[in-house]
Amino acid sequence: METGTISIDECSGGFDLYRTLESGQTYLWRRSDGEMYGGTPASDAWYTTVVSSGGTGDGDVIRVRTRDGRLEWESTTDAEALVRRLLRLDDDLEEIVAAGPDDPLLHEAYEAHHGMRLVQDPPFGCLISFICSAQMRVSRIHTMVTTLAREYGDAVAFDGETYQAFPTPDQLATATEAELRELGLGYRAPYVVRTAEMVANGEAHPEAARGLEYEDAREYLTQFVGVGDKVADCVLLFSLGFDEAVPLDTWIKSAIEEYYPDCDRGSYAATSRALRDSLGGEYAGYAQTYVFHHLRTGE
DNA sequence: ATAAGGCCTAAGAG
DNA sequence: ACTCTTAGGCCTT
Repeated sequence: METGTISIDECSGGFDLYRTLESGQTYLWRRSDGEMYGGTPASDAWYTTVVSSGGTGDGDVIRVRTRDGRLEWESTTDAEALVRRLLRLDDDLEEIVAAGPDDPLLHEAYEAHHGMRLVQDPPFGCLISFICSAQMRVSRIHTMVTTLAREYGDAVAFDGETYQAFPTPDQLATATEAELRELGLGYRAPYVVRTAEMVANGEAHPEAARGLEYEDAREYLTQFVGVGDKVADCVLLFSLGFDEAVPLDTWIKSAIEEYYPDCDRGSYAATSRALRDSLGGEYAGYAQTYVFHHLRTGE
């Protein structure tokens, strides 16, 4: 086992592990002391994920927790750089907040959820997670993703326990619609199967959107089955580094009605563009995530 | 390009 | 206990 610690003091703008991983951005981590989204974790609880080793062999297990102002990690590999990337610890959050617009709702959200960062999920797992997210509560999305990992992913041993990796495209493409309906995915079942097949057979890959202009990248992702504008924006924001992406979900739409009525331009693209400008452009997605979480939790 | 209707189902509200 | 509604939309027509 390899271990290490990262000083949270050195993370500009702070870092809150709980807020980052339980804010509905990622569904690829599990908490050691029970179900997520049901209250704050125990102070010594670990969050664990399994990432592809990038080649042959099993994936790497990574677990993290915060203790005494430091982020502790334990892993099957030297994971510091990976942890920094997945949790975006090198983002200058203070600068991002300062660069945002002088907006009362945004100030309130930044204040209430200090230290929440964007995540950077692996693209395929993120894509499937948000296909599952349609009309679904965060706790159920997490259950569905956990079930997919259990049924189709590799088991990886670490420190006397077994963890389930999220399935590869090839693995998930072996699933049938009937199986996934049986597992509770409902009408999303065929979407997941067909998208996994598209990635597995090389027809398209979410990673390929990375090099495109923002709106072209969103258009590219919508070719996957079960992916509309909103899900595409989530993948761009939470996985592919498009910090300007602003997913228009039900919470943000209600925020537009109440706080940004001028941004309602009819179509998704035009409204998204207007809200992106109102939220500061380059890091609009960061602002969106704070506003979304602020409204959803009512905190 | 935009507008309705249908869709799975667990879990909370009434 | 039982019904009704809702949940970070998408696909087809």
